[in-house]
Amino acid sequence: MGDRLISKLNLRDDLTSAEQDILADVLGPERHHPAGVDLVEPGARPDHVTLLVSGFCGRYGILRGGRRVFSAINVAGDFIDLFGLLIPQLDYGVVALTPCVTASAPHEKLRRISEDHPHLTRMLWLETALEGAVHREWLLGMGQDAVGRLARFLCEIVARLDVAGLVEDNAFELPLTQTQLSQILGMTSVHLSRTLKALRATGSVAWQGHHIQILDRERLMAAGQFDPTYLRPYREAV
Amino acid sequence: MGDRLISKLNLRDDLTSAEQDILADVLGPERHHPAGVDLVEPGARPDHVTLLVSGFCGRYGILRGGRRVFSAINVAGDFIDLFGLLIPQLDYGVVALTPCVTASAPHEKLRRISEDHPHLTRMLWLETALEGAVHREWLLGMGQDAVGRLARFLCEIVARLDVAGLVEDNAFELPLTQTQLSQILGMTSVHLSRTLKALRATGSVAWQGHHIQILDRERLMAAGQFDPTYLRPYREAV
DNA sequence: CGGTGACTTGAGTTAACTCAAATACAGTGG
DNA sequence: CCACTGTATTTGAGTTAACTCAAGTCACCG
Repeated sequence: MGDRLISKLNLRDDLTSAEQDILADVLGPERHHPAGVDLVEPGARPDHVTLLVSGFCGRYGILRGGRRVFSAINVAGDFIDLFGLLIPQLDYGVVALTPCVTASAPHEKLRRISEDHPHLTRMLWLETALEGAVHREWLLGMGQDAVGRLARFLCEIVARLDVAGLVEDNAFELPLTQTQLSQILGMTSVHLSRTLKALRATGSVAWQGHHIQILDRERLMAAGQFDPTYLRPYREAV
Repeated sequence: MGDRLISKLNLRDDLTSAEQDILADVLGPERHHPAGVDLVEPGARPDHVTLLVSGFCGRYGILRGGRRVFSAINVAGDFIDLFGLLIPQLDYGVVALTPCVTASAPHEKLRRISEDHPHLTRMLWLETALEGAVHREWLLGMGQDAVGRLARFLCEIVARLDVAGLVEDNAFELPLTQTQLSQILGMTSVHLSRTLKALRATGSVAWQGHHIQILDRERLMAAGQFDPTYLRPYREAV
């Protein structure tokens, strides 16, 4: 249940088996959610942290008229509201983009970890730091044109699904409609459709329905001006 | 020297005097930097954390052609590279937008804090979390038009300078050229000039040179669709 | 008082937008 | 197996916010 989380953290720095047990121990039972529901209400004051066990969800803020602006997507193994452990009120909501499975850990238990287990605490802090890095990459993306933004997004998703062990043969499932994806990328669905066509035409990606295969990783990374460094702080420190 | 940092953290949660001493103790001597220099090189691997004591600096990433895309600005009392404590290589650079004064704290000492002082550690973790919230607000801003983005930016700056004690009578100094500001906001300087004119015309701001006065905070916040909640986790937890 | 950098204004261009319609596709009931 | 229905995607055509390039104005400093 927390396996994806633990193996992800293990990629970054060795977790002792005691630490792994502690992490596994804080998680409650799995819960299932249909696509479209809010896993976290905007502005919520949760008393627990939620781990995404499977599925895709998106973090968003709201502009006038109810328009959602996405600031991140989460994949299996991500905490979606770790922020709430430090700050009582969240500044965002999280919506299930596909059917999702979650498990939660009470703040109380996590705070106790932070009292007693400095290394594990730093690992969680690292998660918060990496979230920030992902946000920065999205901001970089805003400086690119639509094809670049889409390519960059794909690169990020591949890199993160890779960590979660969900990429095989450079291919993976991304069960999002173009309408959802266009909202995530901050463009109209009409424009996304054209952008997708342009990206397919470069031959770097085969994208049919919800099945995506990267045909030329180098070219895709160049198109997105993507530098994977920020997602690979593997076994270097903490 | 670390006064602005300490009083900022104190707004968020009580620091014991022991904790304040520990923080003051990790900081090295002040260093002065002229405007325009990099306080942190892009992709650096620092062995210390840098505190901005005074001035304004900007965090940026680089796109093809060397174009800088800003992801945050920092004001007095902010750590500019706390990220580096957790991850060896930074994904960004930091440039001094004005003359800046800094002080640095070796990673080694901060890591020792994280071993021995859980509450202080959470306060630093909180700083990382708030950085993420600021990034999210910037992403929200990307969904607005130019006037909205500018208004939102102003709201953020006022709120943060307020915490640093640098706002008096709703007025403050922002010694940036329009060219710098336009880069920060991700638009051309020509367009910023027009946008500024439009914002002045609303009567919510008086902006002459580098001196800015907020005439109508409510209207400005409405124009920027700004919700200050994310910067005000005052005395609520940690 | 002339020069340099900062700001403003003008005019044409473009990427992405909106609105609208056409087409593909998946699932359902007959 | 096929027609039917609703959703998802694609294409077309006109609009707009922000862009580029260029020129003009302002303000301060030596």
